Amino acid sequence: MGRGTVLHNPLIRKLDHGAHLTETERGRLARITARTRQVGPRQDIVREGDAPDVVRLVLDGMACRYKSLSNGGRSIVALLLPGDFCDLHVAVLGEMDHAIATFTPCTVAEIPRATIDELTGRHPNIARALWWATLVDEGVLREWLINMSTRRAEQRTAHLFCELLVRLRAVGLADEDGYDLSLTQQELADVLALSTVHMNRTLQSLREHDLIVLRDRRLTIPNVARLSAYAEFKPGYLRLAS
Amino acid sequence: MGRGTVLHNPLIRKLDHGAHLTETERGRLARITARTRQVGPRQDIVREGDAPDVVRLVLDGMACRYKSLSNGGRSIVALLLPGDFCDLHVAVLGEMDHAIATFTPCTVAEIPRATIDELTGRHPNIARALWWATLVDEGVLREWLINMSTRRAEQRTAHLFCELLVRLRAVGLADEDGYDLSLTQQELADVLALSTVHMNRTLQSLREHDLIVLRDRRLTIPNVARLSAYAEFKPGYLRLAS
DNA sequence: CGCTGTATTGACCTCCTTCAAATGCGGTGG
DNA sequence: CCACCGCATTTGAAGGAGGTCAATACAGCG
Repeated sequence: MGRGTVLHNPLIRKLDHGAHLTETERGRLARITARTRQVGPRQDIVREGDAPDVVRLVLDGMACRYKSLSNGGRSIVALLLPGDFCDLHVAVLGEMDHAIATFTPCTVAEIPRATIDELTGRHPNIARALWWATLVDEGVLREWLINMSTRRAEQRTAHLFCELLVRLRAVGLADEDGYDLSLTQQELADVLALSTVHMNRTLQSLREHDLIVLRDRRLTIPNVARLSAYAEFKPGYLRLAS
Repeated sequence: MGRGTVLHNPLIRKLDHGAHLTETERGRLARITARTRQVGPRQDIVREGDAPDVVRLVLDGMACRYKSLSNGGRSIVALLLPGDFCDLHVAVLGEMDHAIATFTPCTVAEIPRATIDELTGRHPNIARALWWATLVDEGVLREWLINMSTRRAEQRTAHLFCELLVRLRAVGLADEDGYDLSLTQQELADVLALSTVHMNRTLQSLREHDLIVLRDRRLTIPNVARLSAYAEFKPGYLRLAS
């Protein structure tokens, strides 16, 4: 199993950024994503309270982690891209305290819990790599908390767009200055905790300042440095230094 | 090393809520908190960019995890209570992408990184317990994100007070209906991402509705059920079911 | 062609921030 | 004992960011 083969695998691509895996370990890890499932757009992958016996991993598409609110809405606490685990923590905590839903059609790997247990038990280095991945997620979560609590709508939105550019590039799904973003304004508003109306006005404002172009589900960033500066985006927390 | 001895240790108390440790493992873990350091109030324990060779754990007092903002302020992303690790993730990620500061005087255990490595390497069950702890922290972080992005000042504040009641009781630092809260209104405002002025008015409002009594650094909750209902607080995410 | 979901716009209102000033209060020195 | 200082708390007033409600435009699609 050569390096070339494994590089298609978004999990390996992601882990390569921070964990130090041997070729054998890379191969071993790549193989666990063999069993996959297709999930249509805007569907739940896991629900709150579930205690699945598989650990799921996004291989393709975009999904989100969310918690339902009493007012009928939902609060989105993470975006999941290829290479991200949906519910690795279930292996330890036992049951989901939140749900996962797709935005776009997704390919999801389903890894039996036993495989995870066996793999992490036998290969401390792999266990460490997975731990690394969850810690990076935690760092992203902290940054989202900061984004929500300190930045106003326009910078907040800009910050998200910057983060997605870096994260998508890390798995080969974005080019220099843009990427596909198949979210409706309403969904974007959900992610950024804004009303749809204000989301719309915010996007208009960013467009007027030539900070973004968003058309036909494609986001283009004319000047990445300028948008980053505007959002005060510092990518260190993503641990994806390229 | 009997159960009684170990129960003073807030780390063990906390882990007992979710991890399943043998008596031997409990003893082993209790012993790593032997070397301690006192830190005065309102001081940094670790700074951003540090790559300490010890892992720190709060044994007594209250501290916070924060990131400095470009405007000179800071954004607080977590409150650390006895039993909480300051920087367990440094053992994996290598360097701090945020800082830790005390609010009150704190007793902090300093555990050599090597000890952690050795302990988790030799005792998979302890490794799992520590992983459990970091996942609980992540759950708290998600709830904070929701708290910030969906609740208005009063419910947000109420939610924090409910969370602290449960967390402090889990380590024996709160009684049925209240606990010591030695934060100034300015610091509380920092935690809740509000201005001091609005923090003050929010507290007044909660007081007027008889939801809280906050006097002389002591918070009393006359009717816990009512405050919980008001904040829509559901303690499941803390994994501290008593 | 009408139907349905998304994007856009306008008007109004609330929550919260900001600025500024006043009040209280525990020290500390006279 | 009193004057004074520094700090936390409190109050007032004005303005801005964003929410809510409602209407309109603008798709794609059967």
